[in-house]
Amino acid sequence: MNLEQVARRAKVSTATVSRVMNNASVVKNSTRVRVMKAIEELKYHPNLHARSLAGGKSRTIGVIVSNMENPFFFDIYKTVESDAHAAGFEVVVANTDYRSEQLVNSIRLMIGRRVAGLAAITSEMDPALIDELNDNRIPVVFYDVGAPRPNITSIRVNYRRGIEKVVDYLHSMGHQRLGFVGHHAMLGPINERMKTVLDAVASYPSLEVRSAADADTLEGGRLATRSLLSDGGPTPTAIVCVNDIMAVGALRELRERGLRVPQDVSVTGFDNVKLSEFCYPALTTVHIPRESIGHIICERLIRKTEQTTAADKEIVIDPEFVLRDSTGPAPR
Amino acid sequence: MNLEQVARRAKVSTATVSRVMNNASVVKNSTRVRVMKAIEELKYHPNLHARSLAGGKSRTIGVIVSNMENPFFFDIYKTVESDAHAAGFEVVVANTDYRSEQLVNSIRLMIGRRVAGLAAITSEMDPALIDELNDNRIPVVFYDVGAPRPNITSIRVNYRRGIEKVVDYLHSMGHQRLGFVGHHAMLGPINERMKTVLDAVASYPSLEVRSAADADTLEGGRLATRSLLSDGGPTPTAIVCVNDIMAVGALRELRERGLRVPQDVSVTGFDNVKLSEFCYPALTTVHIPRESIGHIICERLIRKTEQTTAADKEIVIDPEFVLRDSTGPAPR
DNA sequence: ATGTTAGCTGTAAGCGCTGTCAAATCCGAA
DNA sequence: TTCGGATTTGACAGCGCTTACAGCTAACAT
Repeated sequence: MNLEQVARRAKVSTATVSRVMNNASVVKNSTRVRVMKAIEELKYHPNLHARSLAGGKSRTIGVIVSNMENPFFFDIYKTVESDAHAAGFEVVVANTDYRSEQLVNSIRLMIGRRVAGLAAITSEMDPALIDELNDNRIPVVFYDVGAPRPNITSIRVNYRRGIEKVVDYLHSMGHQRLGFVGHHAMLGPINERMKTVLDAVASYPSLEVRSAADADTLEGGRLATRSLLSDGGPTPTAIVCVNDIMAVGALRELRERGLRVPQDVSVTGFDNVKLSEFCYPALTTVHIPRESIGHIICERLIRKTEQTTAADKEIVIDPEFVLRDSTGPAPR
Repeated sequence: MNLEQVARRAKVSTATVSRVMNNASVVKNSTRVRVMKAIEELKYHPNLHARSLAGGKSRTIGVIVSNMENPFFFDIYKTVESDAHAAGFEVVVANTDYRSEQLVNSIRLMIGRRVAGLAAITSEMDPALIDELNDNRIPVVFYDVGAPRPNITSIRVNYRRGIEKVVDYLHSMGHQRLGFVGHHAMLGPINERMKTVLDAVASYPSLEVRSAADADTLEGGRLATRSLLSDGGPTPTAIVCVNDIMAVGALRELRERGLRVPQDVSVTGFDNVKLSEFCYPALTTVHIPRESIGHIICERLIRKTEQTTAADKEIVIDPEFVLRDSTGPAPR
């Protein structure tokens, strides 16, 4: 089922059918109707591969995320998708599961698909890959990794500032022993986030911190918290989690051990995902404006696609502290 | 950057480069090495569109879901994705947000992409679309909608049985006034799920039920519960939710009204999503084996793609009741 | 020396669509 | 009736890749 069959049926040339499909240039109304009828009758669906091959462009943008299961990523994706649709673009996603080997595959896949733009919302990133991307002249937006370059926009959250707000608050409430729950992607090279926490803690000589990491899931948060609580040391009075999902996992572990939140232990999340208001107790967290991030991504990718305005830059977002019910004064 | 350039650089023909790329047929080792070197140096990435155009096949399977934000869908998707990757297939997803107009777009998109197989995990489905799909000879798996047909496998959960288990249990605990929280996709044509609840309730003359619906989100669950509790009627002693996510929303509304769960009101979910164990109190729910569903989907789609074994059928899954902490005896 | 095989590699015909350019058609004006 | 320009259409050359099929080279048998 292809253009030619439709053309034959409508007794026109393939060029005309193509024109009707893309309602480009002027087609006489009577022919248009005839062609549309043929399309309808034949239930014709243009082959998108052929289309982008011939047209040389794809009107598709690629989004790569570390873990779609975490609503943080999903929220960004969702915004990108709806903006993209509004602009007549399609979106294809890929998950890396924090595996850099998957990242490589995904990026190659996107290049192979000749996407019009690519957003990478991942914590891992290989500089060599960035070069490949650059060679392919495809506009890219990175979130949280890599520096801006020609054709690359970089969005980052001032994570340090966010963590500082959390630690300042906890300190002001009299907490001394903190626990940090991170996820596996943060192991290996001394991770930025972990380091940030260490730095923030270091500014208060009275504070000490222990940490544990596991998968970036509810269960992972629970397991990391468990190991934090059973490594022999004194129980922390506050647990700072790398994100809300893991914090909800922490909440459960604490509950099962009979520790009350926030009377016995305070817990903080990060991201201000919707779930953080719905769990019990509602999480004190740090708001990351995921929708704005999505909008910025789309704006940069699509604008750059349409007019080659290559004003690349770095966009830094300052996160906001959100006080809810999972934190309180240190016990005793 | 295309085959020809690589070929030129490696001083071979494009056919040979193609052979190397697909490591098909026998290429002399020395040539292979030369070609690979050229590919490497040129950072060549084959154009996937051209590839599938020329090859006539796509090794991509499409998945359409109603609401990726609900982990129920995500879990299925995730399983499909990993099985597909293991078999050397790619997966592209599309969200309908329960809008049938989006469903149409998504299906057309998938046909346009000439996917090798399509899974529709949606609650809405237009029979006319099914015909289109059928005409395109692409293997399809439906979840919860449509009947099996040539080339179409249908997976369905015995939702009725699940709801009966919930209602039986609630009745046995002395509940009389039930509330049902559904989502918007269920409005309009008297919905199967709603009807199921009504039927189950009808088998116990002493039971009565009121219902409310909102979006399929945490917030939607909260709002629907709110309207259930403020429509003037007596407060239900148990709230049956169409899924876990909405149940977690219900939990919040109840909490904010000072109603204790399960002492004052019992709440049940559906799906047994991971979150149902992590919320407080942990949800009594009905387990739907999402992973099995994902495996079945992939198995059917990919097997059918490879060998045209068209033994189509309907697969029915019997869900299991999971008792946790959000339900108890009716008050008083 | 010639014929045969086997092993590699090149040639070229599409895959289904777009976009350019030229041809055909149509319209009112002369 | 004829002509010029505007309006519609058709022919065709690619887009980058796969895949017969044909061609070439070496090695071996006759």
